[in-house]
Amino acid sequence: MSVTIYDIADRANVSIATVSRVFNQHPRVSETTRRRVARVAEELGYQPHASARSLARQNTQLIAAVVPMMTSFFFMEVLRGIQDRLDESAYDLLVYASRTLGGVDGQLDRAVQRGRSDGLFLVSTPITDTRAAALTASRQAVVLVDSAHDAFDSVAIDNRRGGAEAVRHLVEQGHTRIGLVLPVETSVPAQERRAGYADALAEAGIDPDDRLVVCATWDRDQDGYTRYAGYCGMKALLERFEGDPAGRPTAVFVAADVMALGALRAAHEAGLTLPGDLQMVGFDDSASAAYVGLTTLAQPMVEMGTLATEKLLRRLRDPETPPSHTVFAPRLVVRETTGGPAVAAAYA
Amino acid sequence: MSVTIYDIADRANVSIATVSRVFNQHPRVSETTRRRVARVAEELGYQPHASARSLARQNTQLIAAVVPMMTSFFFMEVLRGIQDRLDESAYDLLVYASRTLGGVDGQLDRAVQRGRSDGLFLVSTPITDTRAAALTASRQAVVLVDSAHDAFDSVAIDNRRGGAEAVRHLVEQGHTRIGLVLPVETSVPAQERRAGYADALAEAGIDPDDRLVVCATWDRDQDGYTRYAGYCGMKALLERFEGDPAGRPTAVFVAADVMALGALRAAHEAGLTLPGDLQMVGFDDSASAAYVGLTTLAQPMVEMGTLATEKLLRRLRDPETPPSHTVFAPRLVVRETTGGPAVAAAYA
DNA sequence: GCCGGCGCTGTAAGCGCTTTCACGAAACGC
DNA sequence: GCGTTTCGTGAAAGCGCTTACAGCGCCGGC
Repeated sequence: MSVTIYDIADRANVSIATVSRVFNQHPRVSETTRRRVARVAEELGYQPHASARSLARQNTQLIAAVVPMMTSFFFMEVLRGIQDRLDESAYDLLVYASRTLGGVDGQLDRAVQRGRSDGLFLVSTPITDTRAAALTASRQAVVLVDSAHDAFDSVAIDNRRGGAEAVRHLVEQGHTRIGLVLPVETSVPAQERRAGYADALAEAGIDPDDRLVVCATWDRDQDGYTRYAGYCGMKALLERFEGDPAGRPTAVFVAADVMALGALRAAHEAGLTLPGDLQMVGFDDSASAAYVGLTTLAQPMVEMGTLATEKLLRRLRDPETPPSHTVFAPRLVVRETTGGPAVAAAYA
Repeated sequence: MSVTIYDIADRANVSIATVSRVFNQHPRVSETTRRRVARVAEELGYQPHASARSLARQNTQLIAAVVPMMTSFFFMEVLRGIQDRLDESAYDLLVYASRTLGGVDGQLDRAVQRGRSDGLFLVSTPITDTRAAALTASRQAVVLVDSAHDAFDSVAIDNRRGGAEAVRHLVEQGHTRIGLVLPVETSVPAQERRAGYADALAEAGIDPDDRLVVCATWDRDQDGYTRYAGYCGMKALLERFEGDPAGRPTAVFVAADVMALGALRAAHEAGLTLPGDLQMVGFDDSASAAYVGLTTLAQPMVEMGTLATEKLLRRLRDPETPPSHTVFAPRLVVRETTGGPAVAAAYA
């Protein structure tokens, strides 16, 4: 079979304990022995066995990331941030992505299996009591990304503030009839952005009008963060005012960039030109937003991943530190859809 | 500490062997005992310890996926296919993504660590002899995705054929001056697409012209599959013919959709309208391609991931099956950039 | 009534490593 | 020179599980 610590010990005339010490940079090994063992190990092509090591050390050097929907741009970016930081550590990354919204709990169960990983990221998943209990019971280091809970470290974004900022920007452009296009109602970040929308309207003394708000409800299993959902939402919104041109929104805040792309299409089909007939603000600052010149709110996604990893690694080192919570503020990026500079600038 | 097989054994008045048998659906356990053990385990909230199990069984129930560049659309889709299929199995997924092109070997080394995973996907990575040796030495089940090698299972796409088809389509539209925009020269799929480009030209009796071909060479560390690379490439291509309008390509094949988006931008800036002044074909059928109405070649990425997983699972079951190789044919999707139907159709 | 076989269970030997403890030798203080 | 540290090493006991082997009670067949 493959070469073990015993083979090395035999050939190097030492005990397995010494071989182990060499591989764990134990200080109390003489330079001579260390070199001999290292040479033999090299010759035999020895590699420590990960499972055996895990069992003996009671840690796996594995971190799990539980994310809903592999599809989304947000998760990919966060994952990239995590990956980047983890690369420099000795930890490897396990990814538990669910195909459907309902699948998250199943993935979480898999991820918290005893002895599977040392730490866990839970991304964009509201923490119910059941989930909190499962996480606590797993005795792992946990960091929440894009959600929060007192018991765990977290890195999130201030969606409410972002929503407010989006709408404030539109108010500043002189709009009073401002639409809102949302994904499925169950999305927590979306609801927060909605709250921000309401805040900004209130601030500006504009009466809220329910007819200006649409939610994607067309697919229970998806999260509604799709171009098509945005297309349908915008279309529905415009149709509401077919008989009432004066009531039509002159600006719209779409809760996510992908959706905004669809919304843009719907607007074009309705014969509206941006930013003249209609102005639009998205959320995410996805690559496409820059491309189509969409004003949007940038979230530091990669940075969120990196910081989350930083927190996780720290907690792994020192499990007793009290949970820390970081909230990033989204940054408004003004582009053509609200009268900003031409997109060519994105390529400057 | 956490509850082990011994605790169950004690409380259920059986030996640990019996507890283990219950958890491994061993047939020779009486129904009464099975139930008693199961009940106690439930009460105590017992979960088998993954590392211990791995060590004893000599398998980890873990699959590693080594992918270059987390950024790319292609990898994400393949990963999604893998994830989808793996979900139904008892295997979990380890992801080794490298930040830079050169980092792949490092990630590979981490991934083949003895006792870490049972199987391995290697995505879009040309197999050098060193890599082949490392893979063989790791004694894992290996499936190559988007590359091929005699010794391993593989799932790939016929890039050459795709390239030829792209160009054939343009030839059919009456073009004879057909440009080619490529990412970095080292990209194997890109070189294959280039070969297909040459094939189609030869077929049509069109003399190749080196001035019509540009490679992104601007960033050693990236793979050149970016919007910006496409933008620069297209710009460079057009600039070559500033003094020679007659020589200017009337159509261009861009080796990837992301790049095509940049190329589109460059074309617009140069005052060219599609499909009138210039026609364009991309490669990938990314979501954006449908959005901007780009003619392109669709690769069944998710399906490739799923099939690769199927192969890996089969090999895990039966390691002795000879390697199988699947090559998918890309499918031409005609859209507006070559005179196809308006994009609104994408939302029908 | 004895033997072979079957069904269920326990004993114990791993899996490959880490780590505690103990021990001898060398180095140190006085 | 002797007791006391310090250093380098080995023996052995785990880590929590799987599984080969053996044993026991009970059955039916002769």
